[in-house]
Amino acid sequence: MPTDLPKHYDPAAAQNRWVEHWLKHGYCNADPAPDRESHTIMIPLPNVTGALHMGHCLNGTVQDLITRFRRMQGKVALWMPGTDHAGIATQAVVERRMLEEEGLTRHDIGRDALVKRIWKWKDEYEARILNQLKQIGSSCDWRRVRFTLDDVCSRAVRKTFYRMFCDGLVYRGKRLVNWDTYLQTAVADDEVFHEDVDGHFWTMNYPVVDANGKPTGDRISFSTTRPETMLGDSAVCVHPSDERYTHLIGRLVQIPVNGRCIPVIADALLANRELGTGAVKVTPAHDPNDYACGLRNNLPMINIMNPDGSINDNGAPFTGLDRYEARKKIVERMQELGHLEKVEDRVIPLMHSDRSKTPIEPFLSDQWFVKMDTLAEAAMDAVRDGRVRFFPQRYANTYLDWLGEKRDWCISRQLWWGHRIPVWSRRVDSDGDVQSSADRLKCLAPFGAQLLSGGRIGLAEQYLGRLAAQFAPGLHPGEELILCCVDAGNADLEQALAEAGFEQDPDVLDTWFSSALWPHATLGWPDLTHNPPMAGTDSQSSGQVQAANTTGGVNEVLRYFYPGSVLVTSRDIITLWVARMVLTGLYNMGDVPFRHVYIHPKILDGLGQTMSKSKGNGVDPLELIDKYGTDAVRFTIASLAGETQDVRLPVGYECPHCQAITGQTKEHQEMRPMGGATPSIKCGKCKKAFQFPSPWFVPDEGAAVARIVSERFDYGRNFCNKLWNACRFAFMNLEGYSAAPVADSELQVEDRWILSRLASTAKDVTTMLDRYQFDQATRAIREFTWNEFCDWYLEMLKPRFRSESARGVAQRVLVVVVDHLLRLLHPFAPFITEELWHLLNEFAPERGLELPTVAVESVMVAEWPLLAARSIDTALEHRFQRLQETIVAVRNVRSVYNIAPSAHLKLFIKCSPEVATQLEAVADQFDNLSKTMLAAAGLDVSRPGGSASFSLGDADGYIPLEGLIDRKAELTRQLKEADKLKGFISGHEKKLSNEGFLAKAPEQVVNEIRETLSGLKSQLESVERIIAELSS
RNA sequence: GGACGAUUAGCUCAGUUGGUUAGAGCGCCACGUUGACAUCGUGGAGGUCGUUGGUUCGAGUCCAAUAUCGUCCA
Repeated sequence: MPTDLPKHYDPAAAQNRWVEHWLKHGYCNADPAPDRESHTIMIPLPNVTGALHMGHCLNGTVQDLITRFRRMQGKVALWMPGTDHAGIATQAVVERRMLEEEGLTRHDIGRDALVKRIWKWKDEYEARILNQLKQIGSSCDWRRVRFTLDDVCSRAVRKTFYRMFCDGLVYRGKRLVNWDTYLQTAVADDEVFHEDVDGHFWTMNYPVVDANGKPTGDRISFSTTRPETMLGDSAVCVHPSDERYTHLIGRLVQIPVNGRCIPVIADALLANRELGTGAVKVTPAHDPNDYACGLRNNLPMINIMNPDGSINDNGAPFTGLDRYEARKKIVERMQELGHLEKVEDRVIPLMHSDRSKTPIEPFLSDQWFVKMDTLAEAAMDAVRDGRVRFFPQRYANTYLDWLGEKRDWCISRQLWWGHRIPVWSRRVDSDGDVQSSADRLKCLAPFGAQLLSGGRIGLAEQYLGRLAAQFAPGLHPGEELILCCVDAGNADLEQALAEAGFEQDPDVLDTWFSSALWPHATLGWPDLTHNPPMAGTDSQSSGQVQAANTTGGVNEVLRYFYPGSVLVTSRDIITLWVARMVLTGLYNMGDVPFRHVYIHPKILDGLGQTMSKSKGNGVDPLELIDKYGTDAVRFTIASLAGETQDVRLPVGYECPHCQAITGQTKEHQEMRPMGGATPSIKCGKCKKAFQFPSPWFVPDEGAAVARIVSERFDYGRNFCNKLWNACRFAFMNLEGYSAAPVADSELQVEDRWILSRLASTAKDVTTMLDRYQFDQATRAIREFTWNEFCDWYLEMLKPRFRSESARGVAQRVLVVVVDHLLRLLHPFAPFITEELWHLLNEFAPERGLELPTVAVESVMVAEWPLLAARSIDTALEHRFQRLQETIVAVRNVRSVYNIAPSAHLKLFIKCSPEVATQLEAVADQFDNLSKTMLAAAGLDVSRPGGSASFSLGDADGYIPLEGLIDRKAELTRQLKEADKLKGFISGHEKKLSNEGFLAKAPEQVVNEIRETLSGLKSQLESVERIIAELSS
């Protein structure tokens, strides 16, 4: 007897035990098994910038749930883990910390040293992230952990770039970026913030000139906050329908400070006739809106700025001045020339770099691009023809709309952390002289370069597939570049290029370029002849790699696990990531990377903001796991994963002194160490201070630290506890259990009922999981466990366990139900089910109703329950429901009349002989479940005086309560019941008297209404009879 | 500006193809500690489904407009 089982489930012990156990037995490992179906999930690689938060926890929970479900269904289920180097984000974090702690910039320590520091950071956070994943129960194949910068992924990146280069899909071009003049790098859109600054709003004018540059006397006025950009103006723009300017469209104006002439153009998208003068100057190289206008109207893009923010040669005569100095000088000059009309003070919203806190300059620079037209079209087709399906389906729109724009993908970043662009270039003079084209190839002579038609470059045969070269326009007019792309593993060629005066591009690739390859790169592509290397099982260090298990010269892993089954992610990276994976999958593999894309909700904090690493509102799942247990967190999270709503997750700090809870506020989220002091919060109840966990800092050693709590997880914790105790009860009653077949005739009504309900539940849960409806699946299984198994079945078993003769069958059925329940619940709550499974294996190693068999060692590898449909008996369920209703009615009477639970009651039921027989068969249960003796049932039963009464559809119940009931109160109760019934009846009658309804509604619906109505009527009759008796 | 989503009980959310009396958890009220579980049990009180109009025999569910909030894209 397991009397030592604690009354409460203790999650911590189980979690440690089973993570180890699963790893030891390799249950999470997935290797190709050609006779079995594969199921592949690639983790949406978390980036190594910081620790995981609850958003990742939801993401991971869902993936693990699916993986465990499919594994139990008998598939070889691979869940591939790994992390992302996250170029700018990680470099920024490391640089910021270095500056804060040591006052050093990356230029102080140099490229190699910085990259080394970032690797160190990566190692630390990768370990932390993988540990977090393990703690939430993730059944990843940990031998296959990948990192986007590791050797395997790097080879895939290099190969893809090389292929695209050869196919003419990558090219160099200009692009307006957010330029940080202080750090001299481009920053991504999410690395900038807006801040209002005091500035000025100048109104100026340009003189209109004729074709010879002579002023016509006309002027055109405009306003600007950045007058210095006029050095790079290439047009003045008005609205096409603005009659004030119609006569000027197509004419020229002259920029007074440099004498350049530019056209007046009409562009409805840029000019706003209501705003200011209605005319605007257009500086395509220094403003995003102007840039778009420049593209639309084919305007020259004049870059007037050096990377450090000073004016370059194009800005003569202001060359060399800082942009703010130039602004002053230009305003002065315009005033001297009589073109300044007025100056206003104005607050200007200005973009700042998050990293240097200095203003951003829009800056036109050279970048690498991937041509999107054909690639995007192929990726769109994959979704349009259903090779890739979105769940919920509406997200296909996001995907198709974005790809439909076919905007070329800028893949270069001015960073040091990432995959360095494998292109070596050399500047060659270009004078447009065709004669010298061949001369310009002289530097490539060692490679046997020759000029082919169309300006292409041919190389000696031995370089085929290793080296490719092409011409590209240079940075300045009159310059040309030769670009050489080298595939991986050709260090000798790189060396030779360097010797020939070529330099490798300093930029790195966009992080998304490598993550786009994740689904096939992780499986070893482009190596088609070896399985990808695996890390040693006892070491996760990226350095230690086992020899690849070669299998007859074929990469079986790639062939078996690609394409994947489902991608699980949140909607904000459908464009950045999902679309690109499909695109590269089709390009490299000729097949989609996954069949399904399941988009789950996002986790929001208590204020409704999405959880993110940069906001400081991220909650570490381990905090909540510490308080509630992994299974509770998983179960709750899964119950919240619906199709439409995001998940709001307000959290609080549990005071370490008095356990009072302080709700988290924005202030708490933003608190950072000030002057060396770690932030703390004062408890509102006990007034003592405590520290708290935060992504920004580590609490002091030995300090009193609050726990993060969120009452939403009570749901899962309580459920786990309920399950624990239900099984505890089962184990306590398994004394003397022996496995043996159970004949149908031996089954009691409640046995057949619970088996029927179990079969339905298993079927429903399977369907819901197939459809990625995790909230519904969670509800279905909770409902079954709590409201059917615990509330009714276990209660009904109790008397049978007291009976020597009835015990055996009860035990055998109970064991089967628990067995199935644990299996159904395992994907949702892996630890508690594994714990209970092992206990069940102790008490009842052999189980089954038909042919008992020995259960498998771990529930994780048990078969997913598939109950025969014949177990589902709706007629029986219906009868059972009447029993339940009767018992509830009795309990209701007891409660209404405040009768002690221990007081025994008598029950008389007026009903048909059939119903009477059925009720008499379960008479014991009236006593068991409502302390009531079924005194009589049948047609001839009449209401004893002084009874409380109730009326069901096909039975009326009377409970004699002489002296206990207040006749008046009972009358009131029955009158109220009658009113309710009358309301329902009139509603139904109204419906049936409506000719339209009778004529147009389906017959079945009409019949249902008729049946219900007659039931309601007979119920009302009963109630009215009772009322009559009470009033007489 | 465009796309998508949300608005249902005090709170957080379900509600499948329109069809009987709109559900759950938490919270609330009353009673309860009979050996699975007080992280519990029993019973109960709470909503006319953002607003307006329409389609229909019938609308929380479909359509249109509108308000508020949110996300993504520009």
